[in-house]
Amino acid sequence: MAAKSRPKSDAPDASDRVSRIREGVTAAILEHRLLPGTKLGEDEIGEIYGASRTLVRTALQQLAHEGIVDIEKNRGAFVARPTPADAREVFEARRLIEPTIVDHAIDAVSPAWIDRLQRHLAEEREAELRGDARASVRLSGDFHRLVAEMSGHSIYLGFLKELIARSSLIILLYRRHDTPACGTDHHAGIVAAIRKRDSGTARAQMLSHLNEIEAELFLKDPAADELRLADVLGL
Amino acid sequence: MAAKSRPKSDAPDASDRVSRIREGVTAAILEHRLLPGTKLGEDEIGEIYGASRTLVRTALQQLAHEGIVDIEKNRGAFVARPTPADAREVFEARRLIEPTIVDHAIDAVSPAWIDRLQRHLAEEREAELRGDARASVRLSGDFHRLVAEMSGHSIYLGFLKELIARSSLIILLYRRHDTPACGTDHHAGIVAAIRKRDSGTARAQMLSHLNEIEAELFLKDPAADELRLADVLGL
DNA sequence: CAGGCGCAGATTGTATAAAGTTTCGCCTGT
DNA sequence: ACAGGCGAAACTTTATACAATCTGCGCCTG
Repeated sequence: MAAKSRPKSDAPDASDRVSRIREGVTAAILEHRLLPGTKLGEDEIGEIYGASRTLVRTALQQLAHEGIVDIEKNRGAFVARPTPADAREVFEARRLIEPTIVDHAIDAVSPAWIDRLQRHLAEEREAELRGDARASVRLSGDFHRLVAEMSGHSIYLGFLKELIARSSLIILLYRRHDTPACGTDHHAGIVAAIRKRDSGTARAQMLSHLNEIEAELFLKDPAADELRLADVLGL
Repeated sequence: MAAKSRPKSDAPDASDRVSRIREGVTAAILEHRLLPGTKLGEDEIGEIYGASRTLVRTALQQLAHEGIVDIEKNRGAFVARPTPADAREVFEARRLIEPTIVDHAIDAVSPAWIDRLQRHLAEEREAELRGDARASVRLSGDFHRLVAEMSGHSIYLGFLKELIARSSLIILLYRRHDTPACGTDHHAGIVAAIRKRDSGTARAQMLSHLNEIEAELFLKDPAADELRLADVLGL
């Protein structure tokens, strides 16, 4: 409560404290710093961000609507735990939507966008080289979001943001341990195809990229027996 | 809505008072009882439903996330006013998603579902015969939602719910006056194709159905001069 | 008489306090 | 010793009160 005491001329910071909370928690989830099932106490988060429970609550409700947080009545908010069925649905939806998004991105191609994409690829490569797994995971998702932004389709962008966030949780839960590094090269190939405005290749590369990610998953029963029980009985 | 009991983004059940508010307002918008741009005061709604502003607020925030309510800071909530650009995006997304949904519905076909669909068609015909425009509009959207529920894809269902709600606003804003009654027959044809498990026909019928709806729209400038102004200046 | 300024009413944003529910620990009875 | 129940603590949920902001109308000034 000490953070806010500017009576009149404070516009930018006070404009949206809720967004900052939401984005902070989202980033933590996307970077695998918050594990599925983790309790997200209102007091706890409120103290971290210097905000009241009211604001924390609205942020958590937005995240719940995005599917990355589960709110159980009178129990609190938890980082979502996608089931294998959820995982299959998420990736099917991505296979449906993302090739179309790439098509639209090609329609919007421009030197500025190409530059932005390539700068992103450089960031990804650097994080990979640095061995920064958390940044790698986050940037990998950001690549897909960037392409969606490029497409200019606000609805597809909104849908994809949800799907990406859930994908991050899914990968964390179900990824096989023996797989090599995720395909930064795939991303580079997609960018190259976009640059050449080769729709067919771009779509195909995006599709195979998604297939490869899903192929790296082991979508059987979750690791914990407890989770399996909740899955069987809870439905 | 009983088909999915997983506490995700949609309504778990009507036991919650927030859900009742949200569904009440949603129904009013889908039935064209609330017009785009209408102010949704918190006190006003709270009095109607006998709820505190806290609950009304969360309901409105959920509706805002679904895209059928716009919340302007320090101004309040208003029924959303989709732009022509929004309309094109919505229908493009529906053309992408709904054929796939129909495919999945065919996979899940069963006598119980066929019965449910045909009872729905009967309801639609009855409302049309009765000349009940509001019920017709609502039921027409419900048909698509029903097929999505049948598909068992919770993600597609969630996406489609958003798209249907927005479509309702779009149709209200941009529909030509000289068009005949919306194709109940289209729906019947889709059900017939689903029943026969004829994927190709079902997809094609759904696609042409959506194309026909969009063709009935006049996606140029909105009717009100004021709205046109907001469109030009606001963006 | 037109245009700008300012005050008042209303509405939303935020915080805090009260109420209800769940959970965990402890105690008692068998 | 263990099962079951009672009770307290912590948390979420809901309501209310306060503060900040915006809109509209009236008044003053040029």
